[in-house]
Amino acid sequence: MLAAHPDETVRGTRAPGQASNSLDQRMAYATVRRLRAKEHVFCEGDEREHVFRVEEGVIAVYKTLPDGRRQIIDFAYPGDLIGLGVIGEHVLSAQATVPSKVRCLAAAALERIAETDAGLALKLYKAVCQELAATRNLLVTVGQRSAIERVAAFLISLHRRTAAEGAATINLAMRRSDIADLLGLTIETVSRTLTKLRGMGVIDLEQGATRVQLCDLPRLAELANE
Amino acid sequence: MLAAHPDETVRGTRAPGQASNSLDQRMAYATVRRLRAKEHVFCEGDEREHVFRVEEGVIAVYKTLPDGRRQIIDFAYPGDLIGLGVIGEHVLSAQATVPSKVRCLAAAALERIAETDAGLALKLYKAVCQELAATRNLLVTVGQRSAIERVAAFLISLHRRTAAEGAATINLAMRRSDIADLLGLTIETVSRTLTKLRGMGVIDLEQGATRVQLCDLPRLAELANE
DNA sequence: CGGCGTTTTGAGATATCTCAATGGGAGTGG
DNA sequence: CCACTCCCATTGAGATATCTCAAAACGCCG
Repeated sequence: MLAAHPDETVRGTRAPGQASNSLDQRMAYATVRRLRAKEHVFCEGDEREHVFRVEEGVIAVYKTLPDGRRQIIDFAYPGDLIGLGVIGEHVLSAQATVPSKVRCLAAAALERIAETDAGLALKLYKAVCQELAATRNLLVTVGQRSAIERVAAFLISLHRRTAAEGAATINLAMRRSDIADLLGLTIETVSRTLTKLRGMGVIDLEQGATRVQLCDLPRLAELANE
Repeated sequence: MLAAHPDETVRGTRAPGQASNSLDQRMAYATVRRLRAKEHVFCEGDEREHVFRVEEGVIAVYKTLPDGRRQIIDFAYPGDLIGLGVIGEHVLSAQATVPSKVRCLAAAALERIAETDAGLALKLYKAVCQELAATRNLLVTVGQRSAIERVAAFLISLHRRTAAEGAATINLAMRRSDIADLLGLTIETVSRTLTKLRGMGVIDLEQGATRVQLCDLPRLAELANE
């Protein structure tokens, strides 16, 4: 499995020049790549040529075992960077769960700039630290929580990361299998747990199983054990 | 629960002056703190004043849920740094599993130096990236592997990180409960799995359940699914 | 030698998985 | 516009890995 050939990339729009820092400046000149659902951004073993920023959609970052089992490490939403903190080749794969857009940055160039631009270097460092914190939280969830706690925790984190202020509805923008592979469960357990939560009146499922209304956020947080 | 009061720290020995870089230089002048088994280096919520380097023993870095369940994020062995990649207060706790020694570095001072010393900054960055990679691997183990695969993977990683070249014996230097909380299992399952591995002739247990001989490393790797 | 903390072992309970069938929605072609 | 298909989600029933509770054995230290 290989990432799609780069010739499907398209030229990015030039920004009007008022970018506020060098990361945004670089981003403004970067190419944008459109991805269909399930298309890969990059795969484990690929040479690491770019760092990406998600513009639209959701990118699942994951690792696989030799026998095909898959663990999703993180979902990247618009604004998130992926492909950081790597030296040689990718040790992870990244795949769009729905039609998405990512902005591509030459990794080597970025790092060259970071060497002289302390602000950019700090920004990259912070991004990696944040990723580390998120991964640790997921590890706690997967290692210690029950199915219902995991799903509740997932819904809450999705809400925090993607919902507009005050909005109580979230868009899953992924299949049950993606959620299952994030949480270390099966799709059946995810499905059953979601229906159980609906039965409890904590959430409501709409529109082809992809939109979720969080009816009782405090209760959901309680069910997640924070 | 709070970390032990700092007045139990002792002065570090001065290095003879041939430290090869600024991290080692700082380390040479840092104080050393001795820890008894189960003593804390720091706790979640403590102000982050130091970064530590393990000199002797093993430090378990962990997070807890409100109801007390504990997930160990990593074991830090001699040479490893802990307390990096944090902004304000600690979001993790760190506790010695056996009598240990850590070298204490003022975090603020370290970061001030890193601002001008690109080599040190890079070293810290690399350390965080490495931590991220290790945490991701553990996440895959906990999320996807069976009990026997988890234990096998743990033994292999312990061997890689601590065993001398060619040595086939490892020192657990921790209780079953620590292994269980790392792998997301119970102590009983860890114990049973270890006896099963012994029954299969892959390992041997000696000396009060703390030393493990890896009789058949290739087989163990196979059992771990890499 | 006695006591304490830890590990091992056993037996039964259970959460989650596996396998299988059903149902719904979106896209396609007649 | 209606079948047809494909993919995905849901639901059910039975299997099982792991957990829970309990007891016994071990090893260490005073």
